[in-house]
Amino acid sequence: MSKQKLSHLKQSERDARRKLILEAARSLFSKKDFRNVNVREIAAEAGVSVGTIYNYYADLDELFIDVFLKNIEEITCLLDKENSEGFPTLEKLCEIYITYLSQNMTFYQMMGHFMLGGKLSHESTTKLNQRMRILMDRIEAILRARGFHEDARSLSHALFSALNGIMISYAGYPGRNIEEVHKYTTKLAGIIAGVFKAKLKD
Amino acid sequence: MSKQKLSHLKQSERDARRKLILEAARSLFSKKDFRNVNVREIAAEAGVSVGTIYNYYADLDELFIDVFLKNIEEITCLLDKENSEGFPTLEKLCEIYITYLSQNMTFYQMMGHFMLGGKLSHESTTKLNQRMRILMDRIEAILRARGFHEDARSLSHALFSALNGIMISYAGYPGRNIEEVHKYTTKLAGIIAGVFKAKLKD
Amino acid sequence: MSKQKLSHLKQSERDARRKLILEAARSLFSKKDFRNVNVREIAAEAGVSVGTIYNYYADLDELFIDVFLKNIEEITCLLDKENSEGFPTLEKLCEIYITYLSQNMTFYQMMGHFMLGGKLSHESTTKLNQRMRILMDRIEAILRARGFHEDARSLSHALFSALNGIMISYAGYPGRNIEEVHKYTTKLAGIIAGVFKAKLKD
Amino acid sequence: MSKQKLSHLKQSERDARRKLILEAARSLFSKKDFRNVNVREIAAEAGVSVGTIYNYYADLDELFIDVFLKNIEEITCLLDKENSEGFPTLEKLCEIYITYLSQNMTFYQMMGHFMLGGKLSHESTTKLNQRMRILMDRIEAILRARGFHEDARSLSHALFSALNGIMISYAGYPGRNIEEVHKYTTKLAGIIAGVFKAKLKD
DNA sequence: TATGAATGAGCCTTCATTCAT
DNA sequence: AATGAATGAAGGCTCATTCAT
Repeated sequence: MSKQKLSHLKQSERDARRKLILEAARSLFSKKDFRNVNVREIAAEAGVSVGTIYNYYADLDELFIDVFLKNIEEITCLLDKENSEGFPTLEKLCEIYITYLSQNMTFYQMMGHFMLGGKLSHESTTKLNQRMRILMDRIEAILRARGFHEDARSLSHALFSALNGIMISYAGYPGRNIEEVHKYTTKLAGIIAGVFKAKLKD
Repeated sequence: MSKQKLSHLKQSERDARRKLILEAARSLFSKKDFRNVNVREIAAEAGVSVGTIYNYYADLDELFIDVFLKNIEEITCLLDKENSEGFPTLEKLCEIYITYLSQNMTFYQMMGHFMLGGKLSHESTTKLNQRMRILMDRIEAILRARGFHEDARSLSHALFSALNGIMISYAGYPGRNIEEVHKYTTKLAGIIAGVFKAKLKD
Repeated sequence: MSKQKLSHLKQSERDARRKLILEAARSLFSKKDFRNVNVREIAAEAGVSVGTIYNYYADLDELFIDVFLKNIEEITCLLDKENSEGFPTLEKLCEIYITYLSQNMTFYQMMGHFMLGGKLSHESTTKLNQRMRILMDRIEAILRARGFHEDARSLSHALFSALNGIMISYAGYPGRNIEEVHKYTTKLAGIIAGVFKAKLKD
Repeated sequence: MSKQKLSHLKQSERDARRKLILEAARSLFSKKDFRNVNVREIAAEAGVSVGTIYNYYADLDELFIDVFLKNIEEITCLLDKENSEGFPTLEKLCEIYITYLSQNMTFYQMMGHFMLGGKLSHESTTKLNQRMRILMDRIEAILRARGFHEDARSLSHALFSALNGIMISYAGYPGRNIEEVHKYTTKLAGIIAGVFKAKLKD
């Protein structure tokens, strides 16, 4: 076997391992607030030792960011799939996004964490910005397809953050159950979609 | 002096003390992320002992909630003042709110904290809901004054959460300075105001 | 009781507690290499909790330095007692010092630790220099009393470090037992005393 | 090729590898305190894997000892060269030794490490004693050449340890720069040389 | 023999909360 | 009611050593 192949194999093994840890973390985060998850739990969930986590991630923050990036990618992917079948309506877009967030609370939890106090390395910042831009490209594409041409980028940002805000403000609303919450956040998302659409007819 | 008066005095003293602690916490939170503030710092800032904090608050979360409630009240108050001089335009409303958030990061930081993982006592939940409802009354009043009659309550929620989302998603955007951020969040708030207004003309 | 007295009491209590921890550490160090002692052991030995250690010392290094300073003080004290009864001969001085070191291995172990890699805070450095100077004053006084007048300070340093060197180089000599070691280090100290005395007769 | 030759070749290869690792470690130690160097750094510096280190050394301590032994040999060698051109004066001897230590801090750092807490295998102890004895032979030879006949061995030990002590006590003196330190340690070494010489004239 | 990922015990330190005074 | 020292569980991270390939 050539050295190149070997190193390629090793690299893919490494990637697999990293993914294993990443998915273990994501799995845990779906069960409990990521701020209350510790290295030992992640290691146990991944079936590796604590030390191994640090062979793949410099520190926990780096892992958390990877989870965040993974979420961004997934949403991007989701929209890509949708877009390939003809661009969705605004309502559909909002619904897709809200549904994704409902099933991935970590995403907007981390949004709060990293966008506010969290210290990001320069590298992480760069990666984050890059992936975020790609996601925004998709949203912008949909808006353009729906007829929004003027300042479509800012509109994308506004829509994106409005939907995040809905989840953060109402997804954990004390005293309501999951179903009620999902129904209401979806309704609010619909309202947002509605007002955006109204803009078109100006 | 009657017993009643005495107890009244004591109660007001107690309130004053509680307020002292509350304001000390708020003062600290304006300087640093509330997640990195600890009891000792708050006690020091308030000029009381750590133990005293626990004489007025069952635990730190209760204090944090009090800060949160205080913020809600302040915004409510801000809107009351504005409303008393004739209801503001949507643009103005959004600007007021965004500006307040810009100067009180803790508010949307705590939104993320409590609305997501934070455990709230039943009492706190009740209080929170009550105050939130009052704030929503004000926003709803403005929307109604601007001609939004259909499902004005949900519209208020949608607007409110959209603005929160703008701050959470962009207020700490890595790699941008405070001024740029404020300019952009204000712009996005303006867009939100714009789309909401468009809805009217449908 | 006056407030002053109270605060005085409290301060002395604090000092007592600090001393308790200090002595617990010293006790442990007499049994095993200080580099292998951890906070939990010290806490257990002192009969306090781990957290308490940190109420009295910013970190372990600060505690270690305190032990080191305590040693310097003890030696100073030892020499003071000796000097008060008429200055000892060089032989006696060397013997006293070597004997002290034999019973306080930590001292020259820490000499190696702090004088070489150890990071000292500015405050610690200051304290250390000050105490060291006082110790050197005593040694210098003895040398002067014995007739060494020319550059007595440097001679003190030379003598002091020579004796340290004897302990470091031979006190743990592999393959020898404690008694043999003590006998030999004492002999070497005697030699050092002898050559220093010879200098006088030049 | 005979089997013997082959095994000889292999042995010399093995020696070369061991030397490679040894020199890598020494190179690192000249840049930073050996107590803060870890296996991975050494492996990287040597251009081999971590596992390879353990193919040549049972554990890190064994490698450290090898470095120590190498230092002893170097000093021995240095003195041999000097002695071959006629035995140096005591002053010269002290200067040579102090200068060597100044450039090889690891030596007296390890002196502290191994002579005190470090666990040495029987084999290491044997080797160490043997090399140390050879070094002492050289020092003793110089002392004898300078006229010290009585108990020249112990005098050698005393001189050797005194010089070590100077370095340990003053080479890292907090608050002084390298040049000042070297000047002062050299001065102290001169004093030691001076008092030893005085002994002769008794 | 060389490799280097995996291991996991062990370390220092933090901090919300308690409780004797 | 006020105090603040004491508590100790919990957490992130390191690193010498092993071992399957």
